[in-house]
Amino acid sequence: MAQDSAGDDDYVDWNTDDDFEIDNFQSSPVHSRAETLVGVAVTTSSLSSPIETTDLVQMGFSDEIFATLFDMGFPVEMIARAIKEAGPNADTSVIIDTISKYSSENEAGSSKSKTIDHFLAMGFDEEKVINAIHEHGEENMDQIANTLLSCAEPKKLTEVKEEDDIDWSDDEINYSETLLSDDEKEPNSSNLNRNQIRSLVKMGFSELEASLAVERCGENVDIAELTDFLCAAQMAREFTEFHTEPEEQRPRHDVKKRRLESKREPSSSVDDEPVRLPNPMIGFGLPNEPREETRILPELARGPPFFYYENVALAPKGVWETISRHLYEIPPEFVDSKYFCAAARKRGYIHNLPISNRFQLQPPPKYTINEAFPLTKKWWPDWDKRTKLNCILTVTGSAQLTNRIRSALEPYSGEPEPPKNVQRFVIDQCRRWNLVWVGKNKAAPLEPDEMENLLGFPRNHTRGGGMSRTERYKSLGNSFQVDTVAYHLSVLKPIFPDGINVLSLFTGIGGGEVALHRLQIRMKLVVSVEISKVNRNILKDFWEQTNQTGVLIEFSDVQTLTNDTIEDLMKKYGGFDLVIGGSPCNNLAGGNRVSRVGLGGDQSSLFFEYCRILEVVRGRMRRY
DNA sequence: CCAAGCATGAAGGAGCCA
DNA sequence: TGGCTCCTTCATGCTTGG
Repeated sequence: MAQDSAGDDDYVDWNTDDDFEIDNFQSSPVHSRAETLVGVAVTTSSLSSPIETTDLVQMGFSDEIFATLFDMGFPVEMIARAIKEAGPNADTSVIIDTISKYSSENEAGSSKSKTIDHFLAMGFDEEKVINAIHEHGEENMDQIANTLLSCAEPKKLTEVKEEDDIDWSDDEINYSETLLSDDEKEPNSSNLNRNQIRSLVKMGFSELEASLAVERCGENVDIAELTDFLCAAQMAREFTEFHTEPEEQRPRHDVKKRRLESKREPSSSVDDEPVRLPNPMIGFGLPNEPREETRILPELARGPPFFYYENVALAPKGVWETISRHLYEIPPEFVDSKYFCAAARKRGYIHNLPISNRFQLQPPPKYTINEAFPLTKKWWPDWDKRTKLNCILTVTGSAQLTNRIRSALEPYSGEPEPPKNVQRFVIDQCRRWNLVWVGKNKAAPLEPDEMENLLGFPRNHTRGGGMSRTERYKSLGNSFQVDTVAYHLSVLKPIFPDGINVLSLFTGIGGGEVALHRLQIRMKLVVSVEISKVNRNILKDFWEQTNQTGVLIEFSDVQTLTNDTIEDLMKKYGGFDLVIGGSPCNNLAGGNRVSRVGLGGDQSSLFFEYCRILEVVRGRMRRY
């Protein structure tokens, strides 16, 4: 009866359009990577030069305040100029005001002068900068940088060369080739460098930036540290552009100061306070007992667009610190879904959503195993004290395991309860494999539809679409817990009464979409990116079965979703209100014995694609 | 060829106690 | 505070069976 709103007009599978998916990383993204390069270059050239700091200290200016301002991303020259104008005894906030005056002067002037300033800050000759800008156009900062690097011998860069043993003076120099030529000197480290550079380029950084980052961070650093370096520089630059009231900057400020201090202490490998998991793991409070908590987000992090990122809470040490640094220093909200349903699911969420006036999905799910699966009550032995299930994983116990448990218990059927050692064996297996009692002495793994129930999905959500039972388990094990996510997203409902445009990365089986649907928040547009074809089918089926009136567009690979494509989509549909997604946890999850290598792993490094795409969306939304 | 079974530990937090 | 035990963990890759 309802109109077939999910017909051809409303569903676009752009994966069939090969031309649209051609990887375009090498081209210059709109939110120019070269701007990041500038930030990096300022950092490198300035830190390697002792001139500025000593001059400033001689002026009676606190080295610490200088470091603070510098780490906020202000160019050294600008800081020095502001200090001269404001005087050596001036307060930090006065200096910031003075600098911001320069910034606004620059913005009031042509953007070309801003571009010139960037490259002047890198130590290039003004005349050459102007010529290069004239040659390539001010927007092609990568090319400008290449041209500048390939000609002459800029003063400060020569200093870098002396310190870092980089030969900048070769004619027609290509930075990557310079690194290649290092092969003869140190083949192993250079191969490592090249691999790292390739990885960074794959993530969307320019080769030049990548090379610079590898050089600056030294050898034997992992990919996460390199991307951290690059993103920190970008954030510092953006902070300069969008800085706000000094009072609001303070928390972020302190973190960055710590980072700078740790840079001065090379022996320290951990540069943030370690993230501690809260106990109880309830985030900003639960539906029935919300905490009176408020939080102040950095101005840079505030929406719209809103974003919502998720991953496993129990990641290797340092991972959440890195993730948080890449997402505007917002601390993760750790929540165990055992407070929302009958199964545990310890996850960290980083988002810029409001946290007051959240509300719970109705009807609320069952909180205990017995309530969720009443038929198991009859068979549940007294000595199995579990009331909550453990985390739903991607693999389950086998039918053989059920048989082994039955064999272990049957000899004691006539007795009140089996011996303690048998109990122990059975309980261990039940906990390990999340078994429930479905018959006499019969403990079996959850069925896929039972998992769907626990996770807040409609029954048979993952059924069909060409999915095998094994694949259903895998997709469900990788999914959101819908009630938990919906509780967080519920604040969007009053903000967007007419509906929202959603960019959904690593969509999986559509946990975010189901949450929004159950919240009755209209999805005017969902651009979904999901690598698994069967998962894409599931979302498409859900879209059709729930008679969505919005538009669904599906992509397969975040790595081939170019910045230009995102911009085009935003132009066509009026931007995105929410960027939601949980990046792969394969290399973070405790169950992985083969490749639990952290954010640098093959799958988990896609987190940086989330950051890239989020930045594109945020950059574009600022211009609306 | 596909689906299911199964062996493969370590990381790191929680709780306890001296 | 440190040492100890206990517990949990969005998994991978090989083998087996149909």
